[in-house]
Amino acid sequence: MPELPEVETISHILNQGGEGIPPLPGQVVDQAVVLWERTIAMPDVARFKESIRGQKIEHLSRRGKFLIIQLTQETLLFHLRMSGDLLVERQEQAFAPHHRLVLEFTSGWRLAFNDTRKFGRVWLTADPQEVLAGLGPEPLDRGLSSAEFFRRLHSHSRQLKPLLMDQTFLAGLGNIYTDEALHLARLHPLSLSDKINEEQSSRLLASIRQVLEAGIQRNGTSIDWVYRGGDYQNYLRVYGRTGEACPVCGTPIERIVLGQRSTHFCPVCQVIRA
DNA sequence: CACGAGACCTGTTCGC
DNA sequence: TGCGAACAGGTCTCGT
Repeated sequence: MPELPEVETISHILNQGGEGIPPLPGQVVDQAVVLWERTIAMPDVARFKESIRGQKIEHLSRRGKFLIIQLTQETLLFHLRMSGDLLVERQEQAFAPHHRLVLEFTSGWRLAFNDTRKFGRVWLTADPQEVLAGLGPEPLDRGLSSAEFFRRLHSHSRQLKPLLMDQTFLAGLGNIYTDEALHLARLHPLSLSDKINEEQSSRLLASIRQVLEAGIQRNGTSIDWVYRGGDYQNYLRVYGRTGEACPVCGTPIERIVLGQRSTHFCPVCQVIRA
């Protein structure tokens, strides 16, 4: 489910609290309840439970699609994958069906990791770089220049869409925002990265930033039962709109499968060619 | 190196 | 109506 804007939104909400829910910073872990062992990527479950007890939450942040929770001694990292979500609840409440990990706090509140498809993972480590080291640059980091982005595009000869979704190339884009950015930039998802000229490259970077910022502005994209809160789904240009009119030229949006992912684009606006 | 397919999972929607 | 196929915001690993 969550791509960069959704994780950013969750991080913000959990940091600030709101709607009768307390901010997470300051909460002290009393106990971890593990309902699906494979959710814990590191360390093993016994050590995870042992180690997290008594640690206080200092601060939440995001890197790519990872949610990072800084604890007093260690760092807790979540990757929500396709269906993960984080909820702050009262401890009296019964566990919902798909809770995989629950952190109970001394305050009577708890943080629940709910993940229908069980793809999500959690790491507890003294050195978060162990988990994050391979990630590419943050797309919204102004330190990533047009020139650098162009260089990175030309250091591969790969189809644009799978390249943009490769987290070692750029950290945070997923299936929705990649389709949106490519349409906004008028670039075909199958275009080869080393055939992109400088103007197209800077347009692409600007488009990526524009759709991600708009997504954050709208608190993310909510589709189906997964991820509630955001309403960017109402502003999507091509994602999930197969057969509907392109918002720019009116041509029906096409769908192809690329790297086993649905890919939506306008066959008129998005042309392969340098 | 680039790319496709299969795994990992559960739930909903589609098509006949 | 029923039932299997297709599909879903992700990523890893293997084979070509």
